[in-house]
Amino acid sequence: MPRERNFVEDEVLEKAMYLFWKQGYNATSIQDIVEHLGINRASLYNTFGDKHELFKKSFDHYRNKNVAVLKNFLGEYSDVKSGLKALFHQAVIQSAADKNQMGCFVVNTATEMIPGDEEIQKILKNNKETVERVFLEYLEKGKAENQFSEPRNLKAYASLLFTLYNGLKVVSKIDPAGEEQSAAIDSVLSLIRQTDQ
Amino acid sequence: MPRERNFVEDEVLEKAMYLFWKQGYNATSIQDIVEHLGINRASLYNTFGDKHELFKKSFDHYRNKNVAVLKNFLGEYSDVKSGLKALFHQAVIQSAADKNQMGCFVVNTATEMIPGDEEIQKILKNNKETVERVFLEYLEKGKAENQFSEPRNLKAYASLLFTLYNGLKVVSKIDPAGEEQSAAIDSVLSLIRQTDQ
DNA sequence: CTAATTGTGGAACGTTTGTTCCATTTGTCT
DNA sequence: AGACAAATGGAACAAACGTTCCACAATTAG
Repeated sequence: MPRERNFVEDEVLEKAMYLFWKQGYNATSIQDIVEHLGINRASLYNTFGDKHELFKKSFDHYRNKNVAVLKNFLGEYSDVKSGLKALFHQAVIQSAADKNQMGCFVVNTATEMIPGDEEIQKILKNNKETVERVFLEYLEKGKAENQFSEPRNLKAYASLLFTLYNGLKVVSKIDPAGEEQSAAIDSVLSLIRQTDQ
Repeated sequence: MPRERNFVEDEVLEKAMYLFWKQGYNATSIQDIVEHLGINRASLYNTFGDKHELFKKSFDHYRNKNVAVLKNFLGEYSDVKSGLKALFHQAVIQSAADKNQMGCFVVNTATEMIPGDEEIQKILKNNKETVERVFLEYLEKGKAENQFSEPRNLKAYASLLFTLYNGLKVVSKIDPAGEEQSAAIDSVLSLIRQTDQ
């Protein structure tokens, strides 16, 4: 009965996400979005609601995708220390290669939208807990397999990894080269070790 | 000869800084500034130039102040590990007490203004180098006094401290309570130690 | 073919944006 | 007192903002 849509919802979401990621919420105008997405103004509002709702949807899109990628990535490394090392070094390499210096959408959103947007803050807090839980469960698995004896406080260490990741994504915007970052990561990972006594 | 000013330049800069810090560059309008600063529109433009120049000036104001505070703070602790511990724990306590969840002006600015504002990026890079140098010189002093033997790569460790600080300021916005943050800091500082062999 | 329904194009809305302008006020110097 | 200079108050500007509206196009069911 109805006329068919001229666009694919996920594609539009992906492109909107890219704009918000690169420019931030406030610096991205509806005009920007309409131009870069090739979607009509009215269709945009019909399908996704207003600007804030579109942002939320594209943010969720990114977040869900990334958590899945993270789990898959770590899942391929049975050795915890190797897995984390690969993860963080890849993040550094990725940042250095990112010519647009977009950083991390989650980090950018946290600093821009808090304070003021409690809805987004809830999503961000939820994301923090999710990622930290992924780290924690990964660490617990390694510990159970006697891969390491230190650190003891796995929850705190998972939190440290999350904090470190956020820091990396800020610093990589300021200075994409980041030559000392790899050494910095290694020293944090050196805390994962077998105490032979 | 001329009429006297109705405001004190530094006070206005301080208030503008507060607004930009709390809300970010794009979300802060000239209207906002005029209302909260009690300064006239024309006077604002006469004294500080346009919005971007005002931002730069208030950002520099913050940055210079903070570097001085940092140096003074560390200067009061002859023991490097104690000094860094006090510094980072104070940052955590401060973040938890910050009801406005404003985070760090430098971090907020980095994620909002990069990419797109090369002028600000230069200032941010300069700030990074300055702060890392403060950390490095502080570490070198401790090392020279044989306060510790590890870590060996002081430059990388100074970089890690800077990255950690940035991460803390992001995470504290998402979750101001941050109960694991203290333990996370302690584990990073545990890398500063005397290897007895 | 007709009716019904949804997407589309683009004009239009009222606000808010950053910035400028000018008449007026306030002060200092001769 | 008079002349000059700078700061002030507030109106005014064009441009950009997010959002809404409506006539029209496209598609399917009866």
